[in-house]
Amino acid sequence: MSSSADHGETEKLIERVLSTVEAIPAGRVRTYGDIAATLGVGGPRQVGQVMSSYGAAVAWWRVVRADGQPAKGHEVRALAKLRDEGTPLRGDRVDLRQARMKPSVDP
DNA sequence: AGCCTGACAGATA
DNA sequence: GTATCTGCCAGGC
Repeated sequence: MSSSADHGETEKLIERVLSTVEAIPAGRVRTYGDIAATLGVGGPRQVGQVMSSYGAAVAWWRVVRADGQPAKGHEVRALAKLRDEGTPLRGDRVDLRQARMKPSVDP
C-alpha cells in the first residue's frame, strides 16, 4: 500500500513529531536531531519546520538545538519555561549532559 | 524547470 | 570560547 497519492504522509509526520515532543517530561529536553533520528525521517530541519507550524500545540521549549541553545527567536521564552520547570541550565544554554533524554529503542 | 529560505548539525579556522 | 562554511531535507516562489 501507499504508492502514489500520499496525502497523509506529512500529517503523519506532524503527529509523530508532536507526539515525541509531548513524551518529553518536564525538566528534560531533546534535540531536533535526536527527534529526527528517533523518528527515522528527514532530518532536524524537518522537525523544526513542523515545530514552527504546529509546535504551538506542544512543549516546544523542551526541544532545543544540539548545542543546548533553544530555538532562534524563542530563546528568552524557552529559557523562562525551562527554568520554571527545573531544567538544568548553564547560563543561557541547556546542560544537555543531564537534560538530554536518551533516545528510546523501539524498532 | 531553477533559486531561495529555514524553530538544524557538524567540521574547521 | 566564537565565527564561518558546507551539507541535508522539504516547502515556497
